[in-house]
Amino acid sequence: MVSAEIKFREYLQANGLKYTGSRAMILNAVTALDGHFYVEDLYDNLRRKNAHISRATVYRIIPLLLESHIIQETLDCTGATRYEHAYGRKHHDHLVCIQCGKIIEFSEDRIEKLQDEICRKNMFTAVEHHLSIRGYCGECRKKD
Amino acid sequence: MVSAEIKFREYLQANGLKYTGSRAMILNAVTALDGHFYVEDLYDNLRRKNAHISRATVYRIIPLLLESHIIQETLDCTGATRYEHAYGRKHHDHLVCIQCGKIIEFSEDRIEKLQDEICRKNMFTAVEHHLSIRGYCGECRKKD
DNA sequence: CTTATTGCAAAGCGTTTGCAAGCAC
DNA sequence: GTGCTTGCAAACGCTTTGCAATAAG
Repeated sequence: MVSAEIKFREYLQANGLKYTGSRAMILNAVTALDGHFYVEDLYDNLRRKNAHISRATVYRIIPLLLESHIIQETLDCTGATRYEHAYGRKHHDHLVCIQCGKIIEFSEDRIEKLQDEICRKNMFTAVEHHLSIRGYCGECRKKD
Repeated sequence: MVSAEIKFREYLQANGLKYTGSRAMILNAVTALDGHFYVEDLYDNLRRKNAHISRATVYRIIPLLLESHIIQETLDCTGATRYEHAYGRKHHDHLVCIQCGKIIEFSEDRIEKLQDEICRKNMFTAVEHHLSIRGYCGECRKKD
């Protein structure tokens, strides 16, 4: 598989953009942050590495990472936008425990197929989708 | 079926809150707005009726309507939060057009069944779920 | 009469942007 | 050198909040 860096460089070059030091460091941090993160998490992570990168720059690079499919938004919508590293990972959806916050990931091809069917029926061209099921995990259920 | 007003009054009373004129008017507007709306849409709707209700009041009443399940959020992640009238309506999911913002609703029992199956497999007790498919609607697709 | 509610304006928060200086190519 | 990038700080849009006046029960 092509590395995320090569994919990002290709994307930049194809759009007349430059592969700068800031962009390299942000790409690294995103790849390292193995989970869901807010822009602020990313910014903190860079600060801790003494990378002199402003919030504005982080915000300006997020759209590039989205467009090159290195990251994607998670459909979380609670004030701030949340992202997750996406490149090289299989698509998955989430079971989110309301009580302990645990996230269980799952993949279900049959649901994906039904989604395709629905899109066709509605003349809709899907770009991405998010399914999240909120409730109580087994352990929290036992406690009640 | 119990009317939305009765349900809302019961919710307020149970929580030591009052059923005021503002709340009645907002409830009415929400029930009338038969679709997806931003807070600003709701505010405009009230203004047009010469209801003297401030934005602050609208924002303060939204959480009450959410908690009493009169409305629910639609997870479309575009800056502002979007809501929809929920009380007495069948559960459905959304196709959201990235370009024009249009929302197409759909129901698919087979997806719901698969979700139940996934929950059982993971010892998970679902409370609610959201499925949203983002992409381009037929009309926006044609324009490109 | 007591306590919740409202309007106003100001503050809050995540995000975007104008500008001049600084890099990649 | 040319044109994209950056940092800074100010602006932005949506939402929340402190306060004094008002209304519901």
